[in-house]
Amino acid sequence: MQHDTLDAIRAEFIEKIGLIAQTEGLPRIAGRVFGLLVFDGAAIAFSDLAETLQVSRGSISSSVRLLEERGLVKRTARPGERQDYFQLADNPYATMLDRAKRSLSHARDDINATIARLPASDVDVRTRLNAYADFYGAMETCLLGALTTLDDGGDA
Amino acid sequence: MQHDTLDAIRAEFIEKIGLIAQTEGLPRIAGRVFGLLVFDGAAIAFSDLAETLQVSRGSISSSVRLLEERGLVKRTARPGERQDYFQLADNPYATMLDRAKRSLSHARDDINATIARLPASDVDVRTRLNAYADFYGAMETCLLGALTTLDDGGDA
DNA sequence: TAATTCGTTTAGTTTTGACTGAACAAACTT
DNA sequence: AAGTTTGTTCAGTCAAAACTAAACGAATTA
Repeated sequence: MQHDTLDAIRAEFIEKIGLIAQTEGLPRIAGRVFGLLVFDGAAIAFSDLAETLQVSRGSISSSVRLLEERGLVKRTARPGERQDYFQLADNPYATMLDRAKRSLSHARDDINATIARLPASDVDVRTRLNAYADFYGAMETCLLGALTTLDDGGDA
Repeated sequence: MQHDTLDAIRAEFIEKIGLIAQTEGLPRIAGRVFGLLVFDGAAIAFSDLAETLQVSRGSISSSVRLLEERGLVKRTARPGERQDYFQLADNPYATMLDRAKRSLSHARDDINATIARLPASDVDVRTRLNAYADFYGAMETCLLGALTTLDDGGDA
């Protein structure tokens, strides 16, 4: 790596989060915005996002919209200032978990819908699909547990 | 939907799993192969995969390789038969969970690496990054729990 | 009113990935 | 040996997504 100035550490962190976001199916710039907001904590102006991350305003616009829609970031106004400011939403991690849980629920429902249509005679197909649905069910329960863990840690 | 013949149910199930796989970052065809193997249970010949799913042999080749690499499918030989056969691996769901857990671990390690480089004076940055790392930690623990749940249900 | 600033939108580019089809090598059959 | 079957690989096509740059409307300032 580089000289360990705080700026270098920050820059590398932001890039890392960008890559992690990519593996999770998010656009890279959105991940970098998120990383920046986590690192800095404070609210950041729209134009500062574009300048710091060296990307077009259009990219910032769509990235922050995505992050807003997902409930991870909130847009704020400052009295007398024309620019929009952005900061982390209140409980971004719980929101992420909740979203993941919904996605799993949806998959499980799909599988259950198929099971419901199966003739009663197809015992073994039913068994296999049930095992598949249980897999999603186990992950759902587990995410519920993670939500509790997060809330306990945050509030206590 | 359609007439509820078993074939129709099977075909629709396969397509649904293909779509779910896409949302999870897998190629659609790989998901369809997986769905087919779950539904049928029995081992299926290479050429039957291509014919049933109506895709090129090249696509089957790369899909099954991906699924093999991930430990979800195993290739088997039949005495006297020249074709390869494919069936579900022994505990595909546990394997999926394990893979997900590793991915989360990796993300958490990345964040922790940044934390380790922070000057001790940056208390608030440290706090925020720790909360982020804890999020991944909570998901890891939760996946460990899901693994236990699955194993209990499967073995008991 | 004219000139700025700001964020969104849209058209266009570039990149990435999935998929196909054909060429290929290895193994088998005749 | 010649011809088949089987799976892999590779070049090429196609579509989707990320990103940019420029046009735009709304709001502000001069």
